[in-house]
Amino acid sequence: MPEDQMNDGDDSLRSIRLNKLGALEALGVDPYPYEFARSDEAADLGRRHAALPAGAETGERVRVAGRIRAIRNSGLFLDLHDASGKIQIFCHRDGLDPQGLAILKLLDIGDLIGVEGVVRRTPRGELTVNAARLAVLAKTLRPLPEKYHGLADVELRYRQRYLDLIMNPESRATLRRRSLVVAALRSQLLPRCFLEVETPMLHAIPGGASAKPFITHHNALDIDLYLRIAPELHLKRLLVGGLADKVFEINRCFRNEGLSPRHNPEFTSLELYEAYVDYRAMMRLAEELITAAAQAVRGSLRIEYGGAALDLSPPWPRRSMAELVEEATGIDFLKLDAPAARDAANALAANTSDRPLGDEAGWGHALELAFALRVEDRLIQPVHVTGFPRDISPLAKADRNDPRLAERFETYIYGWELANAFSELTDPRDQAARFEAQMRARAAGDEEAQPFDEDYVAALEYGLPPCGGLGIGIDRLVMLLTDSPSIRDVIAFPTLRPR
RNA sequence: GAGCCCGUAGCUCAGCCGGUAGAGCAACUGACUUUUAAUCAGUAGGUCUCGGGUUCGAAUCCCGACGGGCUCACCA
Repeated sequence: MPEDQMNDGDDSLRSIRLNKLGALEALGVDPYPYEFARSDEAADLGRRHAALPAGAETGERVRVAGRIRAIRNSGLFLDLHDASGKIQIFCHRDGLDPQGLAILKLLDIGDLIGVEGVVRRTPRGELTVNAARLAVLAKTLRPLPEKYHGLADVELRYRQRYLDLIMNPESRATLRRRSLVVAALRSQLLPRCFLEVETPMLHAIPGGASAKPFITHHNALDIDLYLRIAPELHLKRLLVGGLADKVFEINRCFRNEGLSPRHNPEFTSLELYEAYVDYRAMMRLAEELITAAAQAVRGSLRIEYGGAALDLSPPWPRRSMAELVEEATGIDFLKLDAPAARDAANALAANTSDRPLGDEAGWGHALELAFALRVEDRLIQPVHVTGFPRDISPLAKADRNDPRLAERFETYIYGWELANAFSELTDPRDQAARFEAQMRARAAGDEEAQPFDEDYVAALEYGLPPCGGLGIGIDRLVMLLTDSPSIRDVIAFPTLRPR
């Protein structure tokens, strides 16, 4: 932390708390002890004594621990919050031992304490522990944000996420739901005999997607390495090796591109590969995975995002890209050759901020541009968009009925690409030709064209079984399922410029 | 990378047609002691993000920098 921020707390508020810390030590209290034998979480007590009537005592002695969030009546009442919820603490001089009374005077809102005492419900109906003994578990030196409005400053919420999590229940709920989503995906995949694997983050050749990588350097090997932009090529190598017929990885990818409410430089994807099936199997699997995640966090397939009602009930429609573009524009790209398609797409791009396609752009780039301009953001309800152009799909098999197309689909929800899948290209000769085409595009100025990965082609020469592959963007899925407007809300520590 | 908006006490915010800064919460002192954002009285707390400029005088107007948000571009 920069020095000026360290000094932020070095004011009178902080020195008052340092004095209290010294006073605690003078009492023989360790303000940062090693452990506390807790018997119950707040929510457990709430459940166990749900029927306890107001004014009743239980005689049950418990030990609870948590953070002081409120002090009322000069310390008579404390609100203690733990990860499960809240429990009230009653500190009366008749019940509290002398050491506890001395500690009580030195406590602040925000301090972590342990309490031992008997459970009762107050006449006003609040479940309460009558403190007999108090333990300091961590003395705090800085005050918490204001109790009513909490921490609202979005920059502080992201920079000091710990404060955001203490203060804002919605932030806790969102990140807990993120964990539920990931757990739901695993709970679908593991019983289907998908093997969870980990593949390298450091790549000598950044492949598997079209994106700008981060570059780093390995000192001992004295080579540049790239943070991976996708795990795809390594996962398929595992299929070649026969490690399993079904593999998946849920992990980070890194792309050195702009930040936005929907883009973080590091993001999490699920990628999976299944032998002996094609992309149609991936459509069903995508539906099953995403609906399982929705059920896990929302308990329903009818959800709301940003005020839009979304119905995730399967099966989702399957529409081809060319058909959707024709519906939106009246132009049938399937009947156009590359130059005509380019002209048509550039006409659509006129008066938009998109720059026109150059002569090197192929037919597929033209169709893709038209789709992006006129169709993409209108795909609010779930839809599998099929018929992706082959020349923008260098890792996918050609469509068995139309060589201009690939057996690839992307699933769109709320105008976002949520899933991307193909019948994986397994022919090493075709793959080598696709890499060569990418290299030509790169030479022509396409910075994101994929580099030639000779070892990957060699792997294919040893035989990759026919397979389907599927990728799902976890961050965006969590955004949808938690109604979060920014990707930063679903990432605990989003990338920010250091202050 | 471009455009628009924002930055005032620990936190949430007023003040912004120029006259040198205020509230609530948090803190401190005391009162009260079965409260629920407890209440009451008092006290303290500020390089108004930073640096220039205009002006007799700048939180306020102008320029620049830094940080953030949104939109666009790249992209998932």
